Amino acid sequence: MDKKVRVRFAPSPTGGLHLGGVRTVLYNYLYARQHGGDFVLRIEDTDQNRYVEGAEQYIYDCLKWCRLIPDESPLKGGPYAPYRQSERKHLYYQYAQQLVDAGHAYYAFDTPEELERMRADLKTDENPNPQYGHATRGRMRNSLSLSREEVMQLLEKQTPYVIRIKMPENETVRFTDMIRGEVHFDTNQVDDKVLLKADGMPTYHLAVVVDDRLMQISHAFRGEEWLSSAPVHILLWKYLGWLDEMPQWAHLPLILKPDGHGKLSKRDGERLGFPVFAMNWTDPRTNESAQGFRERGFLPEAFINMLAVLGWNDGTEQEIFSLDEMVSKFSIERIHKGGAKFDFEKAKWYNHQYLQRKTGAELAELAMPYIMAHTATPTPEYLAKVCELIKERCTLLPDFWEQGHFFFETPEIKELDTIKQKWDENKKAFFQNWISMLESLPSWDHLSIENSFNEAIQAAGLKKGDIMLPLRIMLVGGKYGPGVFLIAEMIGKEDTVQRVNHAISLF
RNA sequence: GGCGCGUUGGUCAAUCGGCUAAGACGCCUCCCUUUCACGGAGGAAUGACGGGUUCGACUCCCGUACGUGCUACCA
Repeated sequence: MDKKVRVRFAPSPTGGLHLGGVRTVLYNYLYARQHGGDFVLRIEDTDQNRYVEGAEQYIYDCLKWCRLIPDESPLKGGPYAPYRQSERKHLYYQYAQQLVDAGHAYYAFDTPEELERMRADLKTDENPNPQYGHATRGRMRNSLSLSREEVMQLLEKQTPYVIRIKMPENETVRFTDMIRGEVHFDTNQVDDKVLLKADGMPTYHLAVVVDDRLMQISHAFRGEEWLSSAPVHILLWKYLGWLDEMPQWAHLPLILKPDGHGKLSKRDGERLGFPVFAMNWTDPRTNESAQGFRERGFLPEAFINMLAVLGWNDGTEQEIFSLDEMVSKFSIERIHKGGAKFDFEKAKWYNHQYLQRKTGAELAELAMPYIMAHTATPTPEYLAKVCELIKERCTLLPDFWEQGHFFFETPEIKELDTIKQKWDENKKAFFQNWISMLESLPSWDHLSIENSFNEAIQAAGLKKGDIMLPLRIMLVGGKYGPGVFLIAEMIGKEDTVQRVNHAISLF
């Protein structure tokens, strides 16, 4: 019998939530839902130096916005609480000690300065990064190189120490990654990673395996940057005697910079002008802030859909997936092995697609804050009609103002010259005449308005094509927007007349 | 430097040995539209390289190149 599917997302609360992180959450979530399993959020706050106020709450907020709510978390609790590693501190020591007792780990008393010196001394062009491992541990101060008495003495004197894993020599660690298949490592190449720090906190390496085991995690999804340390984790599972309970690993491909050279970072977003975090993030210490997809005007559905397809597809031509569809169609076998360069244009295309699928009323609700930010206060009904009219030219939420501001305010006429160049007395007379016709128009709807316009054109002997653009510019301010007569209908007789009159006065 | 992982158009990608190599984004042309957009029709653009295996290789194997990750008492 297979054990119950339990997956986990384990971020460290040190800053904004990267889109790659959100994708990891998504894949976790999809896998859990698909298999009727549990999705747990575990906070990996073992590095007290990197603790950032508010970062944990921010993560909850991002997950909530994305609608990827964990079943168990520090906030929600659950049967395996606590879910914050700092609160689990007392749990780890015994396992580290167990490893020491079994000879799979050892005490190391080296100070940071000693470590630095070792690295400096051993550094060569051939080996720019000397490791603390089988080749070097003999010359360091640890319970392998020191006599039993010396070690006891150091311990008694409360000398600060760390516990390191003792990597075996000449072994090959193999495992099957759900995405990459067979992966193997030569243990001579991997160093004696610190498991327990001098402050008594575990490192990531110890904490993941202890917590994954204690929390009964069945499948572990994480970024490819962890692949190299997988042998440490696997050996830990083995040495702790839990190998038959080890989760299945899946190392997700990285999301890379659009212009090459490395994984996508916050800096790239700033440099290239797009968000990298799910939501706005301001670092409370430096006050540096970074924009989020949410604030840029993305819909969470579009954001999620775009991320899902960055590294996965269902094998068909389908590109738009609802969350439910993803849950049923997702499969780890179809996740790509190679990293993907992030394409902001495609992200915007997704948002446009999702915007088109919404009703005017739905869009009104989403766009309202952006409209009100410009101190306009339309009724929801009016905004809904506007949204319906302009949605196909909107990609991001702020576009509803850019594309529709003239429905809420008298626009500044930016294309004044376009009219001015061909302006003459005939046109002036035409508009004056038409306005007076409008005043007595019995019904204010776009068809009636256009009919009267056509009549006036004929009467004046002008060409409709020569008048349409000036009229648009008078009402809109520029050469864009939905049908002019629809606009006139929406803004009403009074504003229409007033805008035309105002324009005439400018020539 | 070492080790791991990867490699189909500019980008995301389909293809599980039969390919005249899908589709999408972006780009270009045209149509629609007396604006902009939407929509429609076209177009340019791809298997890193070299060896095998095979009747047949984008698909399998091996090398090379390139990319990328790790190489902290950070995750």
